[in-house]
Amino acid sequence: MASYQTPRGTQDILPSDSRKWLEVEELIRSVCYYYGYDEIRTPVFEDTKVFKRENDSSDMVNKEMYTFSINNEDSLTLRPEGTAGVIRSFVQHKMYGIMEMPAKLYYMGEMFRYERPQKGRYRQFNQFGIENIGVKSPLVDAEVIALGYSILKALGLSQIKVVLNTLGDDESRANYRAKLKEHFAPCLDELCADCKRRYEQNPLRLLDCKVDKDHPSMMSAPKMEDSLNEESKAYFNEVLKALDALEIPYEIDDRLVRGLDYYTHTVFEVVSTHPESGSQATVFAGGRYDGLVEYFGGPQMSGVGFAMGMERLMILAEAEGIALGQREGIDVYVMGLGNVGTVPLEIATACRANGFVSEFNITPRGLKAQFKSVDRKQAKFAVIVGETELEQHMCNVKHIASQKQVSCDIDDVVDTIELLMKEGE
RNA sequence: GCGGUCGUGGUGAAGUUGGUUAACACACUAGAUUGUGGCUCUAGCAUUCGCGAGUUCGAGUCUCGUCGAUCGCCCCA
Repeated sequence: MASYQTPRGTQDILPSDSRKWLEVEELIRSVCYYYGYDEIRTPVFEDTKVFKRENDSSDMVNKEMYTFSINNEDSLTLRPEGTAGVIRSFVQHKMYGIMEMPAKLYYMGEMFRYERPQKGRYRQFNQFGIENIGVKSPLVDAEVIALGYSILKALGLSQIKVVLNTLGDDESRANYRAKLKEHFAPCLDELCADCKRRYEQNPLRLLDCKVDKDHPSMMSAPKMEDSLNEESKAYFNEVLKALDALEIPYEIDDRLVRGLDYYTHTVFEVVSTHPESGSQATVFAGGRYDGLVEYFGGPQMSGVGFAMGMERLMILAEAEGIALGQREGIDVYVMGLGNVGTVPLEIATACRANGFVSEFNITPRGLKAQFKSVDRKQAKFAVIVGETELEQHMCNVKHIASQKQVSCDIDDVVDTIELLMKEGE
């Protein structure tokens, strides 16, 4: 083991993997393009206040942030999520005044959370996410889910499931929260420590407790549905109708509440049903937020978005056996025998200039070893430069598939390759 | 933050109740084939078992610590 290694919860993405990442990233950007989303790039760190908002009960904000301050300047924090920075930027640059609403933005980049690492959960990880800001419509909610869903489909993922719920508007949620507290108050002592904490901080989260899920009070707990006002109910129904129209299968889970405190109305989670995804099965998740833009000092505007865990996406693609980032063979491998100086490099350079992916032999070694490189790199052509031929300014060009070899002037290598290609067809 | 499992070469891994030479396979390098590969054969390839300390005549094998990975909880993408 090397004495230096990546810090806990971080990882190097090596060339064989970075090719996979690149392919997935390109696919995502392409889907965004078709949906009319443009990229926004915000800083990796922000003023701590951007993330740490009043009344926020989530662990992410309270216990998991990398926060630092240098020279007694204002406290800064490595972004633990993407939405806050995007909304801050939206307001700072008054996007609501300079572009047509809704603003359709996407981001892709690293996030940081101080947590105990696990498969699919890292301290530095990558998220792709979108934010649709400025128009509150069930159609937009459905479209946002559709965008994420179509990325997974385009990738070839099949074992996934869309789960959604509604938290209703402020009035409905306040109403529900009160009902829940009233319901659980009598039996609070029987519930686990986490539940007691949730009771105080975020009663909605009581519902997805795994310890007490069979407690009688859970079964008889009031349903969100019954606390929704007409408007919230109608809104959610429209979202479902739109999803039906798009033929996106979904499940409604009335216990889905999500961790971030800013969500209102529609919340959703897309999870993997693949056995290998373990406890970190959520691929992307998000929801609508009504108060965020205003919180950051903008107009009263609603938004909706989601974040997708890139590492999790890669893990699932791998688990489902999707081939990603395949490297194709190169076109030309130039070998050199004896003292041939810069000639192989010159030939490779000329080939590259003519559109052939080319490499050349660098260290002196036998033909056998060089042909092994040809095989490994799956080169279509081998160019052999030897001292003897070099005296006549000549070299050999070999078409690997047909084994056909011709000799030609060093300046005619490109023409010779093109000729052999035509013959090969 | 809590609990469990694991950590041997470039890779996959064997290593019996602690016994001194760390198996096997793949990959890699060289040669047989002194300028034409993918097959075959031969040879080479971990002074060392994540790191540190301890127990012992002796530790990859036991103990403790530490770092990392992993599983579950918490949380969440």
